[in-house]
Amino acid sequence: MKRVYIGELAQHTDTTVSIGAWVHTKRNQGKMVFFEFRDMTGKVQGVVLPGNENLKAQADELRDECVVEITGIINKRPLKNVQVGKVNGDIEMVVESISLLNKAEVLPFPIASDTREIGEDVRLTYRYLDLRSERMQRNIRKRGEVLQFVRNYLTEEKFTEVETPLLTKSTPEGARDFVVPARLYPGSFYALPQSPQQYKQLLMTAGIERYFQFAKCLRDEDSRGDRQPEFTQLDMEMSFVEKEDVMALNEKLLIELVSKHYPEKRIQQIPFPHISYKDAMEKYGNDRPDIREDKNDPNLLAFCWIVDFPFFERTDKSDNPDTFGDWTFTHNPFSRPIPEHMSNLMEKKNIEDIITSQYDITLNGYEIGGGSIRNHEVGALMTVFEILGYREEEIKTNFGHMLTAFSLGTPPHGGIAWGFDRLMMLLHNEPNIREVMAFPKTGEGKDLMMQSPSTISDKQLKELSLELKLKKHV
RNA sequence: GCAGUCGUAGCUCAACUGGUUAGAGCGCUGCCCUGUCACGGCAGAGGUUGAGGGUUCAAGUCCCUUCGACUGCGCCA
Repeated sequence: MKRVYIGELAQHTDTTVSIGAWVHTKRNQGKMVFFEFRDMTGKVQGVVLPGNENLKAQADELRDECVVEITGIINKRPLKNVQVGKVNGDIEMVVESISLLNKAEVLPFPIASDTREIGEDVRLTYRYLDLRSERMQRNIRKRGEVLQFVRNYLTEEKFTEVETPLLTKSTPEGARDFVVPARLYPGSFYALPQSPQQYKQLLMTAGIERYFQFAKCLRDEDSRGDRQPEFTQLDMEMSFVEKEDVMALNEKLLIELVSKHYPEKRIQQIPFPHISYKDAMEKYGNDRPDIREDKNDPNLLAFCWIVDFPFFERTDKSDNPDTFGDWTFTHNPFSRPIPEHMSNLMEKKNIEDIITSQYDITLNGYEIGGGSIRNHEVGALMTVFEILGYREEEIKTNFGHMLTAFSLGTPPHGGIAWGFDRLMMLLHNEPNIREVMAFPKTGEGKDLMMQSPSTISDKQLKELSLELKLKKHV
């Protein structure tokens, strides 16, 4: 018999149907047994009536979280047994046959609860169970819906989704790279991308003009509540734009996303306020101010643009002996200064005062995105590298392809990247991004379910021409 | 790398100033129960107190080491 979703059972009253479901709860009454069956669309009460000893015996065998196929007749409940306000509270399934598809042993923790009360390590070890809980189901499903909404929206706006490589090249500065040994080139390594920054800019050279991607980004740095070694950015880049264009499009997208998928939320101020980096530091002491009028209102969203960041800051060489120059960049070396400061850059004048076109977007005290207009001219980009004190050969090795591309017809362009997990965390009022990720890692970067990272075999090492000489860190 | 909090039954927790046989709720097992929906009733099983060492007549409790989880700092273009 064709499977009917539990959410659609109300349309099948007085008929016999089959469902595929988990046993959510069981209430054994002696002669009668009551169940709640659950599938991805909802829950329904099942009742095993007295009289059929065989069926009763099968019902007794079932325990929570067993997977079953149930055939039965959908009845309107007797009036006194209607559960008001509950989905399917006015119907029940009178069980006629039970097929046990997969028996569940006793669970390590109850899933019919707010699993945030369960120890984090147990949840992560049995993540597939944790994900069955109502809250996690909602988080993961809504995330998928939002993903789809953004895809449709940007596609309508003439964007093309392009996948960029995961096996790429290690670059100096920035976060520590995760690296992958290259079997065919002993001693050489790929790096996993910290972001698709260079690829997306080169897609502008390639004439894609409007690009986006839900991009996996990997950084080998220590975790936080809002940081994981592996995370998702909504990455985008546009040609022939100025920063107002990028900001306006993203602002509109965020507003529509919220109104469509989180109608219970209220955005504090539209258009989003703009605060300069200087004002933010003076007024709030950080560059991701929480400007909510009422910090106790769980449905208040206070978006804010932070602009006018300094491009460069002096390096403290005692901290980082690898730094060659007197200056380092605050955000992104590929950024372009604001138009008024281009001449200062080119003449290397008043370097400390040069303002970058960088714009960050913050929400309730978290940075949820950042971007800029890029330097698409070879001379300007070279000047930045010179100020940063990079050696000529280093520029050639690491950025030669960018400089070449920028001498072969690259339009002015700019973009932005959202920290998608952080945005979802805030939209769901979750205390950390693990709650909106299907399979997150622990603070120490371990996957407790898969038990990674793990050692590899001698054969694998040999194929990679690698030999291990483990040293204790000093 | 550093700091803080925590680690007791399958889960969530309790156990006073170091003091008798480490308790409770849920879950689990068995029996009873014909309208339950946090079902109910009776009975029962279940512990290397994360691990190792030390102090003490005596350690879940104090000290040291170690492992793990979480939170923050450093770090994170």
